[in-house]
Amino acid sequence: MNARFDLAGELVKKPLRFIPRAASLATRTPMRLSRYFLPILKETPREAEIVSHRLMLRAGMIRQQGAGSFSWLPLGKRVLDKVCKIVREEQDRAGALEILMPTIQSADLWRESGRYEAYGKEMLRIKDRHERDMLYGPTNEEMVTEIFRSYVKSYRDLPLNLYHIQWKFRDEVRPRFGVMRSREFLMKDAYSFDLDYDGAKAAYYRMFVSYLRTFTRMGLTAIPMRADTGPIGGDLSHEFIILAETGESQVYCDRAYLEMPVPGADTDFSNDAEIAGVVEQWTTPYAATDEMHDEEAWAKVGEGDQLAARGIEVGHIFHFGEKYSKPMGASVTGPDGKEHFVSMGSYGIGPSRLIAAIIEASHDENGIIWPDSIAPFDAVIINMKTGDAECDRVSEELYAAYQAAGLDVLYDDTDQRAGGKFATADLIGVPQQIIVGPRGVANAEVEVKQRKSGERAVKPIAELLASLEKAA
RNA sequence: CGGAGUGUAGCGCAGCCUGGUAGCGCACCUGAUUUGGGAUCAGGGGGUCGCAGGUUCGAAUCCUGCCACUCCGACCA
Repeated sequence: MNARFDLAGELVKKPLRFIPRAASLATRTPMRLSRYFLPILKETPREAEIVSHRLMLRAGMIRQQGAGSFSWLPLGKRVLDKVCKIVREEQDRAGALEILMPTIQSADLWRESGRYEAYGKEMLRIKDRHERDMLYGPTNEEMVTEIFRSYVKSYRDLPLNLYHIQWKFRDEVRPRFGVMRSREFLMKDAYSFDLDYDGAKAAYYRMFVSYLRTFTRMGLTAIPMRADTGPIGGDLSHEFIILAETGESQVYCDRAYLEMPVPGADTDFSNDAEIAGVVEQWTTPYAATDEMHDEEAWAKVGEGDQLAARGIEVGHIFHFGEKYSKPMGASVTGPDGKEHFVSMGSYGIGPSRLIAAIIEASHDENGIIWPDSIAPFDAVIINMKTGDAECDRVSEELYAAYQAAGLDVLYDDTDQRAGGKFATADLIGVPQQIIVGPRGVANAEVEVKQRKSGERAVKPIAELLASLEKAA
């Protein structure tokens, strides 16, 4: 009866544009600690108040350069890269295409959407040498809409989702908590373009599921919670929250989320019904942040299932329809031959903030405990007695074997004392510690310690080498 | 932007009240002894005391102004 349904029917048949995913051969860079730049701090710098900030400074991951601005040192950069890699893989899997937009934008673009005036002091405004008004992008809706409208003219080219991972700047009144709330921060933002609301909703759902997968792969349980849609209205806005004692906000949810299955790598993102089913499942039990909390609905959750906790927002997805496409003239010709302003949404994940959030959720008194997938190194070989011929030989042999197995390995070949090496390994949170000492080596054994559980196991060297060979 | 606080060596701090030419621990360099959970001894290097004025014979210290950073609140990914 109305054109929209017909259009939606058309859209369902359109295949998503997936890029073929090459076997992801990560660049493995093994490292000898003696050649590395790992400025460990024994003492906690005074300015660091929360645990993730303290540990990131102590582990030599970051260097504060000013209020809310940080340099990423080698160890931190490795983690950042691993986080971004997972984000990319899951964005690509869900049909989004990576681009890269500039950090500096022209004010004129923002005048088109009306946001140049509307955006507050958080936007860093600058002038170039020609006295033109410029700004350091706090986000990229205008720019991506400009790209879209310049090229895309037909509904046949939809759906389209473009994302980039770029540094952003928001001149926060009060930056705090290290990279959790900095002024300059890395952000993955994706922008979807669809012919109509139904298409946009399907795009939103794909990102929703993509986010579930992304966070799960990082060892996190992220709970999607309804977020305020402000003047846009509707129910298509979710914040993805991970639970951590030191979380910034109070959240309420059903315990069911903790055990809810996350869709696997075989998820068919071109199957709208399948994707919608996942979203349905993940939005049914109660979950709300403080702002959206509804006591009445909360009371209906079984007492034993109520989970009130602290949470940290690590992702946010939002449907905003024609908010930018209309003022900026981003339209396509529909199957009906008429012009339609595209329906859009945006989807953000802050990798730099995410790293702090992960540490908040995963650490102990000795340091960071990295989830395997984003650990800067998979294993650290601790040579207890460098200079001892046998310890050196075994360590080198294992170092080579880990590399051959395609793992990221750090070799502590420094002449530090044992205690210092253990403390460093625990602090930087590498999942597996391979301890090579004279006692064990004499018996052709090494010790393998799991950072997370603290569990230690004596292992014959031959056995360890064999298992690595198998993995290779 | 309101409230509170801190700026002294790379890091953590003392000294300031009561002005007299800067000190402790860690880290760093040299040597020796050590070596399975952040070693010990001896020697050594490193600081225009946040910046600018002022008071004084003399200022890290007293006075004024500014800057930076942190915490709480409001705000936000």
